[in-house]
Amino acid sequence: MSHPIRNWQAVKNEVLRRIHERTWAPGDLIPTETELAEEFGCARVTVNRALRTLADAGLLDRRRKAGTRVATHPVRKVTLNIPVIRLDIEDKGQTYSHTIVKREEKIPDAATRADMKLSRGKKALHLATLHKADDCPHALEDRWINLASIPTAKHVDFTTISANEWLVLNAPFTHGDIAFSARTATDHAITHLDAKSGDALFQMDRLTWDKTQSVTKVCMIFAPDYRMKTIV
Amino acid sequence: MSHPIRNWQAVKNEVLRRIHERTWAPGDLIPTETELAEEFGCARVTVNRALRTLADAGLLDRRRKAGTRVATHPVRKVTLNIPVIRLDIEDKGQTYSHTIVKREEKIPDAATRADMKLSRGKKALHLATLHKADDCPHALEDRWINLASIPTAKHVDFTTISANEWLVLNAPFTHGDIAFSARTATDHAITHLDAKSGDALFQMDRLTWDKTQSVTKVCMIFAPDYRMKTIV
DNA sequence: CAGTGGTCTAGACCACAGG
DNA sequence: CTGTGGTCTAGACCACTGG
Repeated sequence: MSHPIRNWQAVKNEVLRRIHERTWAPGDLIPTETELAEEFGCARVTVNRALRTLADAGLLDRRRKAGTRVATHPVRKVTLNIPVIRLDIEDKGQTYSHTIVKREEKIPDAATRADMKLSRGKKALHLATLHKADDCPHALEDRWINLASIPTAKHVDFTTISANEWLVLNAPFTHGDIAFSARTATDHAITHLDAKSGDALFQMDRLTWDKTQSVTKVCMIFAPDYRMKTIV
Repeated sequence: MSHPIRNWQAVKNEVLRRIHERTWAPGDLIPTETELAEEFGCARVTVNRALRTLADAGLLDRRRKAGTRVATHPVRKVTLNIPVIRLDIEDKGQTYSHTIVKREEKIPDAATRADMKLSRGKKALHLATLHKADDCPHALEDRWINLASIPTAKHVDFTTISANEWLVLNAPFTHGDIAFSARTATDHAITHLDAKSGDALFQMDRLTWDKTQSVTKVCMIFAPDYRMKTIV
């Protein structure tokens, strides 16, 4: 406050402070961009950038004509980084390696065919990969690749570069969805992940699309005690 | 392409298209803002906004002087909405209710005391709440509230408004961390969540801070088969 | 219809880091 | 030192939507 508030980050912090100190309580209408710009002695666009950022973060509700309100239910938008597994492991200072447990071209089960909108009777590439950190099992990946979308995948050797990573570089996608859940260890997981019977395992399911065509469907099961962390 | 590219979203889409079509491959240096602005016939700031958005999404790497490159490892930044549980349930068209399973003021266990940086021998408010959707158990919340941070919590009746929701409105925090994991059902969970022995349950742990002081620590365990979903 | 946010522009200066 | 992104400004017009 000794310094003038002239850059958007300072404006953001000042607004944040007022929300925090309850100068503006949840549900309250706050001054317009023009008024704040005048108060802070900066351009309206600067205030706009600050408020827009806070709205993106879920702390403000903005509507044309209606003005800007402090969100009554500040939905916490958590951003999770879903990196290439190799990098995730290497970031922890561990050595990454992977092995192909299974590779086959076959007609997928009905559920997978439906999820990926594949033609009946068409084969897809099925891969099971074990990802290891310092030679300890880290995650088990079960993946289907739509060969209609990515025909070149057919002849790629996934032993040097994992399918996970190859697809990131070579199979662009437009959108996808992810689901996280908990599952009891299957025999398959027990065999490869050093899990015990009855262990609860963290699971991530992903399905990605290139416009209207599915690209790949993957189910990743992590070793026991895996925790996915993030900071708000 | 028939239309000029004059607004930042159009610029973003065009850049996205070029990345997607491999006009600019992963790792490639793309033209500078000035060059793109000239090509598209718009202001540099407009290009800046588009590229900044894409960089925020993890698809571009930008560095002063070094220029802008297509990310080689497009870290997927997934944003999860962690809303108030009540809204989450009501959004699905179900009826929300909750019951207080336990409420006590007591000296927390050593782990909690350490996590929350509480003074030795100081009591904290401990709450166990069962959240229900259409009267079916949905999630079990185990929460510690730092009474040094939020002294007013001591006399709040959490039966009308859940602690989850009351804290959102009355306990501002500056930051926090979240972890997701899978756990086998404890007896406590089995009793309240209709879980069977050996079930794998999805768990979320949160710890929030107001500057240097802890606010609340919560462990949320969801009913069997719960899936947390998001779209990329 | 009028008020509020959303965006664009042209020009300017700054901050940072590569070479 | 120089090039690139980061940001600010003043003014303008547009888009949406509440009243």
